[in-house]
Amino acid sequence: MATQRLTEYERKRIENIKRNDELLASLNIKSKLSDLSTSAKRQRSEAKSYKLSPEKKARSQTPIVIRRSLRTQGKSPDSAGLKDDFTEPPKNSTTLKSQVSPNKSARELGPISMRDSNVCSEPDEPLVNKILSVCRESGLEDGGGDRKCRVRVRARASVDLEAMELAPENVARVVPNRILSVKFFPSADLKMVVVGNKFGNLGFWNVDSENEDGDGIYMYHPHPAPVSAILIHPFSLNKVITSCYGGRVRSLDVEKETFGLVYSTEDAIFSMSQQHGDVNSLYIGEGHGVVNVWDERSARSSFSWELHDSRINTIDFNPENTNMMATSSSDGTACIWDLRKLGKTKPESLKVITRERAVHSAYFSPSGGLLATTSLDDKIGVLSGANYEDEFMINHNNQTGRWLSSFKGVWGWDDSYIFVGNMKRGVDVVSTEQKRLVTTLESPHLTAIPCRFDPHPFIPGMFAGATSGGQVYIWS
DNA sequence: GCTTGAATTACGCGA
DNA sequence: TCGCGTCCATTCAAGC
Repeated sequence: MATQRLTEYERKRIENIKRNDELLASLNIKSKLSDLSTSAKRQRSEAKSYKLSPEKKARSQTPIVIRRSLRTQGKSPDSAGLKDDFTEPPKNSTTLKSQVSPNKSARELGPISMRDSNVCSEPDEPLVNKILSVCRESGLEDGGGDRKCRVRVRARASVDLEAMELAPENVARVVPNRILSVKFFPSADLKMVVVGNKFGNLGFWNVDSENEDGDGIYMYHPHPAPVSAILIHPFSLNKVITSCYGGRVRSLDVEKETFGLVYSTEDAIFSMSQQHGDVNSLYIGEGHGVVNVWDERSARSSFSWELHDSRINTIDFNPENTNMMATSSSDGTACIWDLRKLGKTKPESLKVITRERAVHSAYFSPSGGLLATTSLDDKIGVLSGANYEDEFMINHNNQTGRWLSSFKGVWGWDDSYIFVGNMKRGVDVVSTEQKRLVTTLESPHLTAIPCRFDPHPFIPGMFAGATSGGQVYIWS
């Protein structure tokens, strides 16, 4: 009787769970998983802290508490045969591509359920329920995906830098290894970050998880290669779009609990963005300098432009004039484009900024009046003026080397400050008024170099930093 | 002009 | 606590 009342979706899910149980039983690894699970719980409650070098100990008398699950330590349950190609990479693997099994195509080109890609000991339900409840409270049950609207995508406010603090409970290791992208859910009712790492893992951390059983950290493996970008639109909180070096764009539908495939290409995807008022078009930076505009509803490419000679590291839109797009590239330039003039012909940029080395980011300020660039020639540049004709530059060590994600200077909540990583374990803050570095956010709890950042768009002062060791730090 | 190889650096893990 | 392995970033130089 009860089964009859189930929806088709629920029935399929139960069947899926049954299938997995049978598989686990046949492989006799259920007991192993349970051992690992209890071990992970033990680890979380007993052995939370990292060991510190003497130098680091000198900076702090209090132990640093880092929440970490077994999975985030890179120790996966012995799930050979359980999750196909979605296991952790073998320790001696030399390339990321080599970790993918030959039967990848069917799996990689279809939708992947959250359950199948879950690689942590936490169930999906608390995460799904939390996101959906915020959607309901915000009146976004339908996801708002069809809305083409002019929205304010972030709060504007001036922030007292002195008041920004890093509390020890706001430090966590969310995924193993190097984080390439970090994004807050754009809702004032949700303090949740999403991070993507080198292995293609997607980590969710609900910072307000006191009422939950676990530590509020969830990890999935929807991609086989580094996650290059994460997009969440304020009117589509139940949709998390991610791109990866493997040439795939997936969209997590929280309601359906599935990572659907949105776009696929042979080329690596290094960057992805959306116009602030249009949730249906994805601007995808792929291969050696191509921007492809993908229309999600018609599932076809509406434009494809060759804008650079090398990989495009960032794509950004002017918040006040969404026809104005900025790109940064490893060809040593950053460009501003007018989308109305980018037809199908050879593109011509409004402005070209040339640097001596690769440019890793070019972001418009919250007002759209300034453009900040970060490049490997150790410069942070700020363009201003009606046509961005004025520029000042400051020297800044951007040599992150091979093992760290490159630095990208990001804007805070107004045009006053740019935040950028510091090789001495801090966050440098550049004032656009004083045209110099004014302060560095430091903390004894900051035990690694933060490379990638995201300010909470609706909670001024809340700022996430992510490292190449999988840690996330949240200043508030 | 193209390919190949060397050199660079921070971090986590295991002994 | 120390040393090893990492290896999808980038630049430069050497060799063809």
